[in-house]
Amino acid sequence: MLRGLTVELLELKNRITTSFSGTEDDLREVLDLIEQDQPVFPFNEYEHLICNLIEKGGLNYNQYIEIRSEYISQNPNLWIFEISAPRGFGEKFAQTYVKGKCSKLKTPSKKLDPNYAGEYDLWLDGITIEVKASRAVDSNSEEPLYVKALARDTNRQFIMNFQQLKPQYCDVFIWVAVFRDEIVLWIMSSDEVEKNPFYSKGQHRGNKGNEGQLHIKHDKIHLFSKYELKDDDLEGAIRKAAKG
DNA sequence: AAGCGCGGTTTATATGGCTG
DNA sequence: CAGCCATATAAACCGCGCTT
Repeated sequence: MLRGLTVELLELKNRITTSFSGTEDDLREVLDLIEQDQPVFPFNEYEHLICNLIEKGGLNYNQYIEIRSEYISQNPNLWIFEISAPRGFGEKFAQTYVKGKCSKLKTPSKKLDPNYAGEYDLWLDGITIEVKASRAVDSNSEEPLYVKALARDTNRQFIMNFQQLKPQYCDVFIWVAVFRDEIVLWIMSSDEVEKNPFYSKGQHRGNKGNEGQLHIKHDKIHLFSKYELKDDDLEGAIRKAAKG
């Protein structure tokens, strides 16, 4: 376990067992017990493991509290992975989050833009903005999202699929990439999206050929760092992208 | 007129599957 | 295997008739 790196759920067990100072035999016995057990909500594998290790005497309450608070503070975004509905995540969470970063962003309406017909998500002084969101989860896991959620510094594989992209209907894209420990925003002009080498157009069969997708994989993500919002000046980034 | 309930429609992302 | 396209599915949204 490397210090300083975020503990992903898959590593938490390791973090707990390395804190155990008891004998190898006791540890093995407890791990076997956990393996056999089928926990039911609200009980779970981890509290069961910890209780058993404390009972064996190789772990104490303070260590448990330390592991617990470390995990909580390092994984502030896990609740976002519990949002199961696509629209709950994309619309309710992501758009609200982006709006919270810049009070000048407005939810569009016919009053604001007489031609508005639901083709974009946010509006800033006439700049039309589309918000897209995706969560980083382990590609090789079948577990629920909140179990396979990944940290930004992960070495596991993931694919973020930004889709239903319609560059012709907005000026600027804001991409919200959620990791269990961090939220990253990328701001790109629709031109930059359309010209991106990973942009693939066409999604729904028979559509007018105007909806594209763009997959960002773990090994390609660094190519987008130039679009990343780093100084928290979202308004400035949007205006800059809109000019391009 | 304002509010509610409800069913159909739209929109969002996660993931599957095909193809070279 | 990677890349592209397509489907699954669930909640948010919308509109409308009904009630108060």
